[in-house]
Amino acid sequence: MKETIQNIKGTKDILPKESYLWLYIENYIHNHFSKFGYQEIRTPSFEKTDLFLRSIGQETDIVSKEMYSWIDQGNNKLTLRPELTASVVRSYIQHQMGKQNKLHKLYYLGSSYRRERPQKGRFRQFKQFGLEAFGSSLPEQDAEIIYMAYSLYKSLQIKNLRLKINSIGNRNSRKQYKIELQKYFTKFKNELTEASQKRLKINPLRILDTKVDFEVELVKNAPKIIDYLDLDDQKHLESVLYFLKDMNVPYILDPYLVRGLDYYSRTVFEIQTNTLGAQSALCGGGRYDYLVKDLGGQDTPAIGFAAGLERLIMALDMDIGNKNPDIYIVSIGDSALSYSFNLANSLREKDLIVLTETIGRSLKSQMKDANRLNASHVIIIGDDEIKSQMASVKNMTTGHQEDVSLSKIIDYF
RNA sequence: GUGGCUGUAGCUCAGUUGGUUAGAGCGAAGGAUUGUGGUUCCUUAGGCCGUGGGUUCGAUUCCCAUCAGCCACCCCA
Repeated sequence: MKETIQNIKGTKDILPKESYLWLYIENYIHNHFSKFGYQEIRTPSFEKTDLFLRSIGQETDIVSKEMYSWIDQGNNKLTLRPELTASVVRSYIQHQMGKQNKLHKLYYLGSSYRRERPQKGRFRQFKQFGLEAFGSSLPEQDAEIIYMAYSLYKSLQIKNLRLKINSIGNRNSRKQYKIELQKYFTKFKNELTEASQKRLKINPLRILDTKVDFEVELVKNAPKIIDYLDLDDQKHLESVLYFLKDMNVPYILDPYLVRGLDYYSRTVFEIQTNTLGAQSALCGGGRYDYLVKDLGGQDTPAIGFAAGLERLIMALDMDIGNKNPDIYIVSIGDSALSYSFNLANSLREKDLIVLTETIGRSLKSQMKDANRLNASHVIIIGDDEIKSQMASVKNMTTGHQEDVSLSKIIDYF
């Protein structure tokens, strides 16, 4: 027996049953972001590996073990993008957008790739959408971005939304905080889990995310980043919170919220819901004031967020089906068949959904098919109809049927 | 990468304490109704019981491995 080829682990076919919902949501996202004056950017699915090494951070799991990387025939080190911010920043720098005007507001919607073990809400190819605002260091920009994310989910009626927000300060305060955190947890080093002992060396901020009971207790008494923020960072955070409150966006100030990627500074936030299993995050983002410069651009403040489309769709309580056909043309015989093709084409010019027969079924089967597809009308054309120049038009809901002259049938609909 | 659970028809699932031809519902195809759908009735098709190996006279059933799916850990959208 020939071996059949299957899709790759962690990837998924989106069949027509679901694809209508996907299309609807994608359009919804385009529309939502456009309302705020953000414009779409599309970047390639793969980039030079260096881009991700320099932006995401060498110590992160994404870079150290989850990237789909390869060397091509020209000896270039390439990688399928594991996220889109790096690509957007690369493009921003490359096209000198900062010189065109001071503020650039971009959104994106595209696939990302990470070689992780799949589970609920996590795939190896997944669609991310998100946005980036370049040029403003002001808290009102943070507030706008957070509002855009929150209102998207809110307007789609996602239940049990939790917006968590925190500030991780500037580079200096973060560095100082890291050292203090390391000091604190080192005192309990022998009690920590193996995982946390590793985190202690590599990224002590991660310990704050622990789910182990006794570590959660330790975290409660750990130093808080808020206490290490400098005056400007504090003011910035306060202003962001003020704007959110003013726009009626409920938030939870979570001093233990940290984000995985290296490039964040100051504001970080996450929107969660409880329908996604262990993957509670719908989206995550924050300010990254150093990244543009780190990647070789001008010193440019920026903030953005990334969200998972699969997770959004999973959290949705919505059923969008295919549009039902307006007309199903049942034809019997060769001359009727070619007549039906031309009739269908004319009707389609009126933006109607019109189906014709292409598999030589009996009248009865065609009627069954029309019924199954929920067509609202059926036009029946056979040799008799061609001779008499009259076709039968049946309303499938009422069952009512009448004869309509072929010359007037287009105006009938 | 680690762990747990699950793989039987297109779908949802039964079943075989190891023993001739593995079942149901839904769906599909055809018919009752030779040119009229939905309801009803009848008929039919569709299965290497995930794959490979082992034990056995005999394995879909027991054992091992493997692959896939789901879920969790790690990490993350």
